[in-house]
Amino acid sequence: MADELLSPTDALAQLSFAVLGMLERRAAQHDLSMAQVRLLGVLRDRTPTMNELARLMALDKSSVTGLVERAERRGLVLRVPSVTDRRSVLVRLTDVGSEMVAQAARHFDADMAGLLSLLPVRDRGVLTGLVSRLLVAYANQHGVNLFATATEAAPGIPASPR
Amino acid sequence: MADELLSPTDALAQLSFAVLGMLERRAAQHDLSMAQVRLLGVLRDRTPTMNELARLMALDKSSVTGLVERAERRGLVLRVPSVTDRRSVLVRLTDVGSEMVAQAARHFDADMAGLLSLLPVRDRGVLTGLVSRLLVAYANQHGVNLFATATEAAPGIPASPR
DNA sequence: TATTGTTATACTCTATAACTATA
DNA sequence: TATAGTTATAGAGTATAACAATA
Repeated sequence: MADELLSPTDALAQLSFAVLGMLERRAAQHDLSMAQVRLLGVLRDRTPTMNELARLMALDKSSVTGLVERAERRGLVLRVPSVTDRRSVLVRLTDVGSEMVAQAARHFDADMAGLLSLLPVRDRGVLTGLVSRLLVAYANQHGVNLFATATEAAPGIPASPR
Repeated sequence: MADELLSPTDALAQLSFAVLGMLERRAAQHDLSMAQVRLLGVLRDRTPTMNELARLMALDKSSVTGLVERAERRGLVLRVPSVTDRRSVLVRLTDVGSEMVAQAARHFDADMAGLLSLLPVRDRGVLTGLVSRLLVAYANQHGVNLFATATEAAPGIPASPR
């Protein structure tokens, strides 16, 4: 019974690298960067202005201009002029973009199920339950609301300063 | 008892974003990018050649040239000509780089402890124990050995294709 | 005047391809 | 010939600062 266990820090860090590595590989299969995945994820259930998008993704608005521009060039999103404020532009998924993010989400979901299947059945719910409670407590502490979907997350990630 | 729980996928994904977000913020405090943190982490207990470094970080050797060049310019690493093969160059941490990665690791360790402290004491060990076992199983399945230290990890991350 | 979005510019990070020096 | 490393080049992603259009 070689009970070699990792330190709490290593356990959490390495799990996180493994999980996001899987997400990144799924994204790469669709020729998407993590930044593009985040963009599409945020747009899954919103049609924000460029400004709101920048806030949601915790990026500068000039960064979002480029991100949306590249996604638009690929036919994944559309810019729609706002009718209520002629300065504003709404961004929304195209059907193609919508299908791509849905498909990537299904694949990633299978990845996570496969990962959890490495644990005995009785432990899987325990793990995800504890993680859920941890995240709820974290969200409460930070006045942040949890995101409905996985690929949408990442507002937690400050998008690499310098 | 509002037992709102996340789906397994969301729980794992959001935990991962939160954890790596914390690591990224700590790195930013030292004016380090995640790529630089990975570099310093790998060099914590090695003095590889440029070629070995590229393999360890799963990057092209030309990418490593730039990464090391910027780190060297900041005094964090040193290039040392190999004495056994005049084509090769060894890369090692300077004292400054060594101290920086140690300090960042201590801070990140505190972050993880703080995160876990949101759970009842009795649950903390359960969570990290389950994660450890999950990672051990994952590593066995992939013929990968686990990394000794958190900041070293990331070979799992394919370093953004495209 | 203030806000929205874009543009100009600069830097990091990554890759591919071509090159030099050494083996 | 083969390998180690660098350079040239290109593109994504990020930021700051300055700008035009609109509010």
